[in-house]
Amino acid sequence: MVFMKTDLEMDRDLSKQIADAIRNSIIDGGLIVDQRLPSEAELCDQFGVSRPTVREALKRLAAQNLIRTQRGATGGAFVNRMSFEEAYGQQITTSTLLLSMNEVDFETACEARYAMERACVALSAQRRTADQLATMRAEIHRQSQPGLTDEAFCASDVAFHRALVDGAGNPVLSYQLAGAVEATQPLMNMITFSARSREAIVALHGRIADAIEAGDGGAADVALADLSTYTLTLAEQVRAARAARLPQN
Amino acid sequence: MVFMKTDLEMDRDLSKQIADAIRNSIIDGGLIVDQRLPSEAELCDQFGVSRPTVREALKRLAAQNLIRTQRGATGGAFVNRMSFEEAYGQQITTSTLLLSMNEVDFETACEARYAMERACVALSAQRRTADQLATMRAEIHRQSQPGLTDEAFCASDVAFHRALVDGAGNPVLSYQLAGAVEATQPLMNMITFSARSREAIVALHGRIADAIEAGDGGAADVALADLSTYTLTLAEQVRAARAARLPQN
DNA sequence: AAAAACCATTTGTCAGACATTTGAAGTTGT
DNA sequence: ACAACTTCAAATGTCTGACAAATGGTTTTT
Repeated sequence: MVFMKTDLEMDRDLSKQIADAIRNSIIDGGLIVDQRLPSEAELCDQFGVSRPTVREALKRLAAQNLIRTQRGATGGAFVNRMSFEEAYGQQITTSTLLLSMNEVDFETACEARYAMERACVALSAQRRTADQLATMRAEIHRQSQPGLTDEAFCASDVAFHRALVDGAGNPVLSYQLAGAVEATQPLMNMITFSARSREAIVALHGRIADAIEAGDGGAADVALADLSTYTLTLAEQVRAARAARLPQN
Repeated sequence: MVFMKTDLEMDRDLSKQIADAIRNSIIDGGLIVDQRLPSEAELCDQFGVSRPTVREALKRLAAQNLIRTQRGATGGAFVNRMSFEEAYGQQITTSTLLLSMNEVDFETACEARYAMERACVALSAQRRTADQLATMRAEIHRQSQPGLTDEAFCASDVAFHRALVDGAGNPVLSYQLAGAVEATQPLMNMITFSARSREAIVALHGRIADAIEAGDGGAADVALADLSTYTLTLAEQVRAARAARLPQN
């Protein structure tokens, strides 16, 4: 097993170079899933570096879920299968950090999320399972119960939309949307939902579920567009109220 | 600066625990962008571990682009701003690995990609800049030139679609779509585009560009749907031809 | 006052050692 | 012959101590 070194070694971070070399081997198929990497000692010899350096490289790969390590006689580092579950997690943390650190405004995040979600509803109307529809109905019921905290309401909202997205029956779509839906939740949490606005949202969710149940993708799309518009209206109201409270500064 | 340890320490990988503690501090805002982390020696004291262990933790975070390190007197580890550029990169590698290692079939990946792309075209028709439209036209022109390798044709295809997506003027959408578009390129590369199929694709691209230029989102959506259908047809032909060549096994 | 030399701080790397886990080979008892 | 136990070797996890290299600040010299 031989790893390629990049031609331009302008990078003097050895552990990064080694990590990149191994990652490239994984990506281009030189190392396949569940294959065992050489032991740390062998990697030391191959790259001509010390064990701590090799270990730092392996930890970089482990942080990206590209490999897993196992102790013991038959242990070592093994190439991970990138599961959809792990990809969900990475997608969500990346999206969350991106939104929080770049101060993406609510409108932009919302627009992106609903635009992609509308790409799913037509498929969802055709393919959703009875189970997914039941989940949507259950979440709608939960949302209509009084005394729910804003956080619980938002969490139910996320569950509803994930069921809607999963209804498309396309795992790649679900994976992509997971990040978008979850990452916008912290922004949604900043909106205080009045009893009346909750009623309106529940009604819109009901319209979506009805359309999905009837297999009417067009109606579901319209309902989702209405929900998007209403969400933006709510955000606008919240911002106006906040501005009124703090007239200057 | 104090880091929280998780209550259930069922994990006996110290470097992972430390990395998680610091990452949580970054996510929940305890550490803000460009803030300097304690030096490695200080972290050793705080967590009661040795320097290699702390370093492995820091390398994990560096692998996720959460921190950057700098040598020298005023050096150290600093919290990174998660730029859209870096997020693109992570999104693309994750998506690529996911598609290659889970053997997602062409139809599923294509469906997801075009579904999300259709979510952009309506916005793109309204907002695209003259620059983005020019990029689309330039790529179409390149695609129509004979003697192009399949790889170059696919690369131009990616550039065209990225310009189309960027036309929506929503960086979050661009970030999400980057992964979907780039990750499907390796699958696209497996299709050998005949001269006739290239002509058809260029014509469809032209229809899309025309609709975008006219601001007609509906027409652009129809054209993109046609492109999606045609791509799937091509894939089906390639598969049929391959099956005919290898009748058994 | 400007340039050079020096220094302290911090990360990058190395060598060697010990602890811990874990499967496999060998041993023993029935 | 088979099952249970013991031992062992391989591999990762961690620690100690040290030196190298980079880098900004400080001091000295011109």
